[in-house]
Amino acid sequence: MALLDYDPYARDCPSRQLLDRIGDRWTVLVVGLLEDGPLRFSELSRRVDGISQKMLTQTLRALEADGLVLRTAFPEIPPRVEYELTALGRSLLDPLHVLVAWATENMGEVQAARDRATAA
Amino acid sequence: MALLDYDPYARDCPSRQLLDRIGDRWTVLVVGLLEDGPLRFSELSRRVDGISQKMLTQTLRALEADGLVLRTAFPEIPPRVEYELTALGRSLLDPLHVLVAWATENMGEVQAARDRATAA
DNA sequence: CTGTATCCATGTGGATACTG
DNA sequence: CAGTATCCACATGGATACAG
Repeated sequence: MALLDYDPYARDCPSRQLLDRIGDRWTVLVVGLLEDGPLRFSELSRRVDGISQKMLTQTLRALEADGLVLRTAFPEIPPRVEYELTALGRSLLDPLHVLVAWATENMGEVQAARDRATAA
Repeated sequence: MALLDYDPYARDCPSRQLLDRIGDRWTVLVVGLLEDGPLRFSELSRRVDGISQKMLTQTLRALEADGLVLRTAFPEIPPRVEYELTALGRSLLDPLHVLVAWATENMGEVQAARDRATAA
């Protein structure tokens, strides 16, 4: 399959939509943390060091709207909310792992190229 | 391998750097166009419909600096410049194809989830 | 604890004009 | 043809304050 089977400007271009989603700073980090099981909002907030409450909420809302993450609010006081990957969300892990594997194997070479470019 | 083997805030986190690169609007489109062989600047400009000269230049410069694309300027008048994927650049095609395959198979379900979320 | 609302600094990217 | 330089509108995201 070619990389560009779809018009990248059409709203329904799957590649474009996916890249828009995983391209932002936090989405992949949150998905990665949820790989091993459900986590509470506060736990995510601690583990994704540096994320603001605003961006964590925004990221989780987007993932939930996309059907990648399930949000469960327990009717307790104080409130407890857990987030976990859906089956669809878990199915995204494999492609992400492939990408991470590429990065791990090749970013050294990329960095070397960057250093050469900077020196020149 | 876990998705988060590296500190995502460290400069040398491969995953973060790769996602920063492919997350932008144009990089993947340009790489995809170069999959079938070298192209001139003007040809890329036409094929990546909607891209501004500024962003095309910026994207190509970044890809070149990362060692993913090779730039060849021919000493002619008028000038002719060709861009092509390096071996490193071509090695990125497989992971991208995996991602595109996931998107093609699953974005329908994602869209359905979005529709449900919008309706609610 | 789990958010929402608001303000504001910063970065991104498009349009335009100009150059070798 | 293949860029560079500049201006500017807009989106992104952090900080802060507040609420259920």
